[in-house]
Amino acid sequence: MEHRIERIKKQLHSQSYKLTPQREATVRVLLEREEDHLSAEDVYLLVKEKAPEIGLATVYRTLELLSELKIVDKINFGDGVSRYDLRKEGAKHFHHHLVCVECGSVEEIENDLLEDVEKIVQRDWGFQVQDHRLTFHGICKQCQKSAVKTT
Amino acid sequence: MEHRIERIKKQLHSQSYKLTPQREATVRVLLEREEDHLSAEDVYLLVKEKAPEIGLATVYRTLELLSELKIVDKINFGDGVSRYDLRKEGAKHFHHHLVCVECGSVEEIENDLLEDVEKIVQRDWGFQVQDHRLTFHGICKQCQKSAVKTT
DNA sequence: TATTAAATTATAATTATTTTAAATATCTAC
DNA sequence: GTAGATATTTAAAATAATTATAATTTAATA
Repeated sequence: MEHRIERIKKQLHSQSYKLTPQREATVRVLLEREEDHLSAEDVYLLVKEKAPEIGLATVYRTLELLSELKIVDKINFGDGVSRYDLRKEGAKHFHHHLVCVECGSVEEIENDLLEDVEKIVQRDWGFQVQDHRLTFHGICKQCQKSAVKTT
Repeated sequence: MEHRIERIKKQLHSQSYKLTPQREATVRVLLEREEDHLSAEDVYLLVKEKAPEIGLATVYRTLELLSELKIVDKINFGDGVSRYDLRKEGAKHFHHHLVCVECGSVEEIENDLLEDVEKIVQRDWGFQVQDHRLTFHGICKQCQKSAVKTT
C-alpha cells in the first residue's frame, strides 16, 4: 500500500502536482476498495471518515486529476453516475466488466480479451486504438442458480 | 421509413402504449439521424422543428420508453450526457463505436466482433451474456493524416 | 363518437457535477 | 528549518441533466 502511494506521489510530482492530505486520503480509499466501483459520492463519504473536513468538490477534482494521470479509469454503467476504478499496477489495458442485470453486481475481467479485435479494428477501419471500454450485460452465476431454484 | 414507423407502432401497441404525434415525431428524428448519436437535448431541438409544442420531459420519457422496448440503445461516451442510438433492423447485437479523442467523431462498427469473446466469457466466467457495450478510444483515420502533415 | 386509461404540458424538484473567489498549505530552494 | 511562489482547498453558489407532479388533453377501442 505505502509503496503504491509513493509511486502515485511521484507521478503527481513529475507533473508538478502536490500530494495533499486530501488527495492521499482519496487515493487510500481507492486502494482499500480496489474491487469496488465507487461513485464520487461514495468516495466522498468514505474519505470523510479519514478526513472529515474534505469537500465534495475536492473529491471530484481529485478523481478528475487521477483520471487524467491514468491512475484511475472513469466508467459509466448507465445509472447516471460516473464511477472510478483504480488501474491495476502495470496493466496495459483497462479491464472489462460483467454487469448483472438482475442483482446489479459488477465483476471484473483482468484478461485482455480484445487483442485480436483491436488488430482487426486497426487493420480494417484504420483506427489507432488507444483504449477501450467493454462491458457485458447479462445474468451472473449466482442469479442463474437462484433462477433455477425458483423455477 | 413509413414501414419502420408502422413496425414501431405495432411494437408499442403490443404493450398497450400509444403512438402519439409527439412519439412519432421523435421516432422520425431518430430515423432521419440514424448515423448520429444524439443526446436528449439534441433530439428535443430537432423534434421541436416538427412539433414545436413538445416538452423536453416528453422527449426524455419517449426515449426511455423506446429504450425499454429495445428500439433504441442508450449509450454514454463519458461526456456527461446519455445518447440514444437506433438499433439497426434485425440486428442481434448492439453495434460498436470508435470515438476519436482528437476530433470527437464517432464511427459505428456493424460487424459483431465479439462472438468469440462472448463464448469465452460464458464458458470461463459462467456469465450469461445478454448484451454488450464496446467502445474504442483512439485516433481516427482523418486525424492520423492531419497529424502526419503537421509533423 | 363516448369512454377510459394513457400521455402531455408546464413547472418545480432532484441529482450530479463544476465554478468561483478568498483563504490555506505544499514543496522547492535557500 | 523557513520563506515564497504556486497549487490547492473550502464553502457556497451556479450549472446541467434528468425526473416527478398535478392538472389537462388525447389516442384507440367498442
